[in-house]
Amino acid sequence: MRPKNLADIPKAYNPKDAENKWYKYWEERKLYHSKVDESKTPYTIVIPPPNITGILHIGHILNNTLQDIYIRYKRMKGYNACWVPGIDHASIATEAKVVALLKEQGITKDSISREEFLKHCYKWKEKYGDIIFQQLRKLGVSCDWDRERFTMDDHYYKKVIEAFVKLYKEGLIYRGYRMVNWDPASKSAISDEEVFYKEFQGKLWYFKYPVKDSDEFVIVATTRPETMLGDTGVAVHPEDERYKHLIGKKIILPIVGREIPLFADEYIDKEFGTGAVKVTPAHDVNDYEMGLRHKLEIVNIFNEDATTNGNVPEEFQNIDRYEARKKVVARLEEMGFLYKAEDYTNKVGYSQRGNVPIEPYLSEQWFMKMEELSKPALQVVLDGKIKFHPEHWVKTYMHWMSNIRDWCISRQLWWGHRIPVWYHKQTNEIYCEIDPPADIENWRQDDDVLDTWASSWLWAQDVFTNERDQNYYYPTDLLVTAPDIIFFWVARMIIAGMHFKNEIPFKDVYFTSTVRDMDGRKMSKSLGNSPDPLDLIEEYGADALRFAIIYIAPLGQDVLFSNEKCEIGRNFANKIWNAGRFLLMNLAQQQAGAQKITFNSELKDKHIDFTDRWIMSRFQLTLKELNDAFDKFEVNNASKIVYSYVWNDFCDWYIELSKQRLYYADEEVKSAVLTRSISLYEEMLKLVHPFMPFITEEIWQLLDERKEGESISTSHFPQFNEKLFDKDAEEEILFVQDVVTAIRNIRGEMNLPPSKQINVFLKTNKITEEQAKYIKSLVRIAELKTAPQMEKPKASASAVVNGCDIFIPLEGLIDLDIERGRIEKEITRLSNLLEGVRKTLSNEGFVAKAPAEVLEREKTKLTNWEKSLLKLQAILTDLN
RNA sequence: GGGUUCUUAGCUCAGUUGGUUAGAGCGUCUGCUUGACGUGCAGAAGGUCAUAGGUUCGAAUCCUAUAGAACCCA
Repeated sequence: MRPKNLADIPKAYNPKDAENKWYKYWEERKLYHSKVDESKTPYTIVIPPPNITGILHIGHILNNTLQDIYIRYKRMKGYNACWVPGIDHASIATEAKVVALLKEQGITKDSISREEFLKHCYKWKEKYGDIIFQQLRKLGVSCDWDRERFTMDDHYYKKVIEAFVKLYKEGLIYRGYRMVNWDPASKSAISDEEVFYKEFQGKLWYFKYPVKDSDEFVIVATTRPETMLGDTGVAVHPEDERYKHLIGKKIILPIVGREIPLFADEYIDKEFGTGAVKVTPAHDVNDYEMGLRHKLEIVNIFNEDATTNGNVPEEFQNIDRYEARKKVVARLEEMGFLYKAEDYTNKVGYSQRGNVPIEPYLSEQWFMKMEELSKPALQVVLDGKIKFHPEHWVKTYMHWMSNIRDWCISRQLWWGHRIPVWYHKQTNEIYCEIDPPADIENWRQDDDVLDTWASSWLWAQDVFTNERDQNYYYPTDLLVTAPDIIFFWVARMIIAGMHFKNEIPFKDVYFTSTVRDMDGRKMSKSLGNSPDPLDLIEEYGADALRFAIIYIAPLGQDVLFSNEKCEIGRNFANKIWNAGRFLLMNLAQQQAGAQKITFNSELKDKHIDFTDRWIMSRFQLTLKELNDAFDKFEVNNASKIVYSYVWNDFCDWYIELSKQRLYYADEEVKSAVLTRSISLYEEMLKLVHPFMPFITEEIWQLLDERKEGESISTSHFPQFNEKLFDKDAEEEILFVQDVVTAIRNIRGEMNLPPSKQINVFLKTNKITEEQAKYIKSLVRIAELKTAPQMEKPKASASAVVNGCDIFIPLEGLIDLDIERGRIEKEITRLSNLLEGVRKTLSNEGFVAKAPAEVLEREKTKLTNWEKSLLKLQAILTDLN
């Protein structure tokens, strides 16, 4: 695996080769297969099962990267990490796709049997069911592929049916003739949660309804004129003076000619429209309720596909609801019953699946009683037994759970878990069991299937197919999901967990950001603003995509994504790559004439100076912050912690500092420094690994000869060691950094390219020889003179850092105006700061009440800044 | 109509229980073929923390109101 000549490592990281090679390596060796092992603590995640109709989109990338980060992190931490993948049969969505597919072949669903249709569905599943997982492999996900599940697997199917039977017997599932949200496209009921509302510029029509045996008219307002064909009453408010005298009279319904009552009901809003409301009990939820209260006739005027049926006058029969609307309005106008029409914005309920307006529709459906079921599920979240991240979702959850309504769980579809209820052909007796009745010929099974969510609500608890696994892995640890399915799925999984197992299904729920484009629009196929993640992986690499999306996704807020954002990840990968390349090139024959430095693990802890102690201290601090961030589910922050350590601490400073010794020290020190750097680098790679699995594996394998089957992904995550915190070293480096930055600043402002040789004088008594050595090497200067006392050389640029005067003699090079400008600017800055501190310290309240520590800090600032200011003023005087 | 969240640099966002000189990435400007990296290095500019009050010795942070934005539910 390891190339013979380490100097041949390419200048830029090539993701494609590494990704294919290492995914194959991991999968073939089943590195991520988890088995019950009582000596280890399990860490379990079940994947939110993607639909078999879906394709990979950017939301999947975010969601699965997060899960992979946690599973890889925990695995390296020594947990028995188990990530169960699986797919969802997606009843209504799949059925719609299959119906469409058959239609292309000239086959209608009605023309084939249920069994035949299901065969087509399974064919679909075989063909498309695995696509997302093939795509997710490209992302590097470390799922346990031996545990892949499907919501229609025998084991799982049976569990879904069992749950239904149990709830039925407990009286928590009932059948009822109710008004439901009807999707006329799929000709099925859907749940309240599957309805979304679209604003719609429509009209509010006013119709004159004649009062029987009178010359009077009652004017009613409606947004849905076609439903008047099913009107069976007109309602007014009992206190409405305009209509009081008409209550109890009959209305002759125009077009239809039906006599319908005019009655009073408190529900009516006197202010809306004319205060008189047409009532269509079969086609409006509120009207239905009123219909029940006033025993109105119920006239259903629609077929299942929302075309008009035989209950309307012949000329209006068998036309679409919108067609019917036009015809009704035209006819009423003709007949002189149209009073007026005004523009009106209303919200129309749409089916999330069919994307067509839903129809309130009366039908026989199965419902689940939710009130009692929801209570324990609400409690465990309020008690913090299940934690939401970010926490504010608890409020949304609480609100929904406290206002929960019964759940319509039957769907008039074939693809899914068929309701385990049989009706006796003669007696209509109901039989609800897991197994069909023995005398099956006398029974007829309910045709409907269950809402998909009434199967996936068992996902967390029933992906484990034997008791041993179940006991070991369940309850699971983490659920990562998009917040838009908090009700559909998360809440119901908790309900199921509490009801069937009396246990929480997971401990932590991480709600991901919603991915939007740069204009804040949701990614969608119809807008064409949704990039294909596979293209992104192709262009930038999987690690780059993973890292970028985590890096830009703020906790609890939407993330604005564009393709170019992947550059963050790609550049970071390249940085890591080149830091590794630098170290390996030193191991190899560097350049002509240069010496090869030997790796010697015995020297790893020898010749340690303050720069080494500093980076080790920084590493421990980073490790601590990283662990904390992961514990708090601040993944975005975690990525920034790692990024900053790698780039700023390790690459910008430590590697640059190490060059001094790698190039100029004696052989043994060189060897010690390189060995230690490689070891530090290797530990650093482990911190990066959960975010960027491929590149870290690739380099880790290059760093040393590895055994067959070894992988960074199964190596041990660094152990936090507080003893390596080193305050002194941190301070020493800070001084070096400040001085170096000040010198570079002067170089920059004075336009002195690195090629221009300069000397630097430091007036200080605090600097060590070692510090001076590194400063000299980092700013490439000819001579560095340090002394506690010295005269400022003539014509020099200056700066004051931490009580240390920096002089750079620039005879003939200095532009006095620029230098004066620099110093004056610094004086102004310090003066402003000083003014603030003086104000604070002269505030009696502050001095009396502020904590001693804060007070002390302010005093120190005062003395330090005063000293610096004096020095700068002297420098300025000297310049003038 | 109810609920949730947000408003900090040109853009996208950090900023932990109020207390270092309010930070990062991208973008901008200047310089750089420095023996890992131009997918890079060095330096710089840029913010009265939406507005108005209040609490406090002290507010980007807590409270109230106002304005604006987004999402969810009805």
